[in-house]
Amino acid sequence: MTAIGKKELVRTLEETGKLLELKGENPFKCRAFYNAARNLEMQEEEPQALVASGRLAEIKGVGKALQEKIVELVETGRLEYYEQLRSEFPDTLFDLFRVPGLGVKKVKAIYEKLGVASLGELEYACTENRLALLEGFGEKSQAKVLQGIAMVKRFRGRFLYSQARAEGQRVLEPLCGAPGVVQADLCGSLRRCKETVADVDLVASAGDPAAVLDALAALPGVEKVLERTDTKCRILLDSGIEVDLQVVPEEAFPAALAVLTGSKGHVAALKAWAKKKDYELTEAGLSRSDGEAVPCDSEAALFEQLALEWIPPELREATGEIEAAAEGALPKLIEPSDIQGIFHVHTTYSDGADTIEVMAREAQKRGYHYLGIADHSQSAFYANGLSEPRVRQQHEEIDRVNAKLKGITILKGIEADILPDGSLDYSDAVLASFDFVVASVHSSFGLSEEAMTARLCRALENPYTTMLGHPTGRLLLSRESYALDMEKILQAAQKHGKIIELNAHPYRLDLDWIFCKEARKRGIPISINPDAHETAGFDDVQYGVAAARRGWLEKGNVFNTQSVEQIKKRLGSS
DNA sequence: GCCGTTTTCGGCCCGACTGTTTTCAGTCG
Repeated sequence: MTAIGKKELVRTLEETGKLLELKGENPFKCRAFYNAARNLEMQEEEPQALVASGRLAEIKGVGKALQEKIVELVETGRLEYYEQLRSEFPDTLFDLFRVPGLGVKKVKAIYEKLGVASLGELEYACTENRLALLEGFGEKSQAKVLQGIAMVKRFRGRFLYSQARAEGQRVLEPLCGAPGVVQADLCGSLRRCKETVADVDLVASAGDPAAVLDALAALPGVEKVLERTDTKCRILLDSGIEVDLQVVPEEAFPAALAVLTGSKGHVAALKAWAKKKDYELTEAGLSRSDGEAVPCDSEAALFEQLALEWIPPELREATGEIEAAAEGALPKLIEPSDIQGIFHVHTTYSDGADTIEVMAREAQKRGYHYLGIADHSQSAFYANGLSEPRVRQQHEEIDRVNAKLKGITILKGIEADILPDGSLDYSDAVLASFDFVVASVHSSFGLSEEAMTARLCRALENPYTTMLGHPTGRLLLSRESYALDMEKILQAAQKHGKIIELNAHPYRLDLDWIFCKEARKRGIPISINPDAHETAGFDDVQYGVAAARRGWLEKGNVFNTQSVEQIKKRLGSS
């Protein structure tokens, strides 16, 4: 039986709704699929458990027909109804939904009236001005669509770090155990924890490369072998991600690992550094200028030979790490275990799937000492944002849970919408009732750079703002950052003593690591926040920590590495 | 397709923003 996850189920139901809408079905029928998908997304239990326990029927919006479909999907991993619908449209049509501003109605019009069913065709139609002439579209939407297509093309063939790492581990683990393999590791941008990557790079050492390459090709999940030489192999996984494996002799592994980890700029600088020290560094190993090989049994030993501190892969971006390593001045990077508590999690009060108590118990289980609840604020209708009476209600519940649980402190927070003018969407009296306020933008993304910068700066001036949430609003591989001047925002944060969030959700990782470095220089504390909407969301903290490490952050630069006492002092609550 | 009764079909429906219109439809969070 294929174990189908909640995400997959929700996606299939949403797509079914879209397909029905494309067909021109009754809009309420389409909505039934969207509603069911939304309500299922809010469930704590995985679909399989829901089916097994018979609780599926109790979920609002799931009637007899949808129950049958969900059971089919959960039990067989497929849904005939969905596949039938899907086969009625060209596969490429769904790419159009990735263009911002194109929803079902517009895609339907484009498909039916222009006969356009792929991104390439749409781009061509735009250059011929045909989209602008279509009813319901105009010059501006055509320009926006062209911009959107350019973005989608740029992101095509790239994967989120979280997904790529899972796929990398899926291949690496069996490979480590394959006969003849001495060592194997991830390398490339994945080892550097880059927020998005193009593929999975692996390096292994073995006496017989062919046997290792055979083992790779035979792994489950390998769709096909794309390329193969005596020592290298490139395969395609069923997830769509490509994996590159290079096999080297045992003695070459440390040098190969260092060189293949990159980045290009870092390796060039490392090679130049080696040369200056009368060495030559290549994938094949380290040697003296006279050609004599210098054995190194690990990457750390290789760096030591070069009179450098070992440089963590996250820092290998050619931004001064070699000079720092030479001076023994590398930062002591933050570790996941440094995180003492969590801010910015959602609960069932707004759009989260778990209750305050469930989230708190999970945080406690994971060894955290405090948990800052930050549900959506009142103007976030779409996310069931909290009206003022519901804020009071939540505070009473937090008091109750705090009294009940020992060893963890639940803090009263809110993720307050920053309105277009930069104000927050509660009265001062209500804002004053929170222990902390995460101020975030969730609307009017299209402001000019000037207006958006002023908006964020004003939010940072607000005495009730504790930290700025997901500062650029980007969604990796799907939405660009809104226009803003980050320098000015960092200046404002510094001036007003505010914290900036590093949103750890793998789609966001916002603040970007480049600006983490800048924030560190200015002494602006960064808070690594999972923005969790269910207990599983706590897992995302690791991605935030990885991004923080790329930004040279140490324990002392990160707000939520502090103890609960320090946090309370800073937040002014007792 | 779901829900809730008025037991057998009619109603279902977030608001701001954008860009298209010339009063509104579509998208988005």
